[in-house]
Amino acid sequence: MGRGRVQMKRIENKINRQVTFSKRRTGLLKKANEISVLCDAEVALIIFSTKGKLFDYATDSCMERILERYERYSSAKTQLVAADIESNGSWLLEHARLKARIDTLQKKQSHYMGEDLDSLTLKELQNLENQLDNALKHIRTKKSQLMFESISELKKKDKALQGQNTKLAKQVTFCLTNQLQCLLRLFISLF
Amino acid sequence: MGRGRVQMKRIENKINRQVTFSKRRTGLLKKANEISVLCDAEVALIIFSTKGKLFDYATDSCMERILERYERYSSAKTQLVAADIESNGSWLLEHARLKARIDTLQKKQSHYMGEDLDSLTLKELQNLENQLDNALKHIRTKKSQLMFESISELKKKDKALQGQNTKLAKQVTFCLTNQLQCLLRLFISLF
DNA sequence: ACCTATTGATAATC
DNA sequence: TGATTATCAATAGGT
Repeated sequence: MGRGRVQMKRIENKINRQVTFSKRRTGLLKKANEISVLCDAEVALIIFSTKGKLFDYATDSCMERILERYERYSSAKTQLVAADIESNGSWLLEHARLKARIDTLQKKQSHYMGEDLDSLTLKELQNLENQLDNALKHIRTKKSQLMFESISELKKKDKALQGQNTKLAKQVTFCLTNQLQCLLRLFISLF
Repeated sequence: MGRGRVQMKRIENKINRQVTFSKRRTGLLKKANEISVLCDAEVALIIFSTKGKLFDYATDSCMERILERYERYSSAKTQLVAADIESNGSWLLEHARLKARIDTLQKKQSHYMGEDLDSLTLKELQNLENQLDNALKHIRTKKSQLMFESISELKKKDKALQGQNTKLAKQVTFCLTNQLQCLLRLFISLF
């Protein structure tokens, strides 16, 4: 796109390279956002220029979450870190245990979010489904409860306000009547 | 680009969304590679589809290196924590941090299990409900898939066994016939 | 998956 | 950088 084709190799002219970088970077970031929005995908994009300047985009501005998900998915780094800790000294055992616990929790959580299901058996999936179904029931009950409370609260307020309105309306009527009488008296005294 | 403009919002039609995702994903990965080559930039691109499938690109296929560089660049914090741990000085801090993380995860998990809902607002409950609903969809899809696979596996086995049965039945018939003939000959020779 | 009318991106230029 | 424009590339919608 543009006037003439481009060879797929490093642009040698430094100025051109910089200009192209700027333009394509904008385009790439835009498209990353578009696919994220249009297709409900989670996208993380990291760009370092030749000079080492950083540009990035992440769905919902939540880069760390996506990178963590990526690490979980490709789970290579975690093992290395674990090995590192074990070889480092015994006081790190506890540390490793905590990390493992976090891993377990994160894995479970990804399951609760319907991600990374490939590692589960049919039976495990069935259990998960039942559990979530149950959780949803509780959540919906709680939600209904909160909404009912909110509604009755509003109704109460509404009633109070209506009462106040009636009262004020009466006062207004009273004032108007008084003023009218005053005016009448004034007219009568004048003519 | 294409026949007609596109609204910048989630494509509701599932099929369309999937097709668009596939096309744009290809395009995005291509462009990521192009800017990397043309402009001598270091690029990392991570895409998770709605269903949780991962697609990624990294300059020189070296994702870990780029992500590490990103962590270094985006926050000196991570680096400091790492250094802290390595130098053993305040491993207590890290320990506390991990514990806190575990607490958070456990709290989240209890929510995912429909427990401890009193601390949540109506909006948070709604989000939770949507998330779980979505997760359930994924889980059920996966379950169906596994069951279908299992069924077709069994059907295949069944077919193979039926074939074997037929074969064996034929052999049995053949043996019986032979034995019968032997017995006949024996009788004839005796009487 | 393949086909095209259209739109969108961008290379060259100032 | 920013704006303009001729051109090419990506892709939406249809088959």
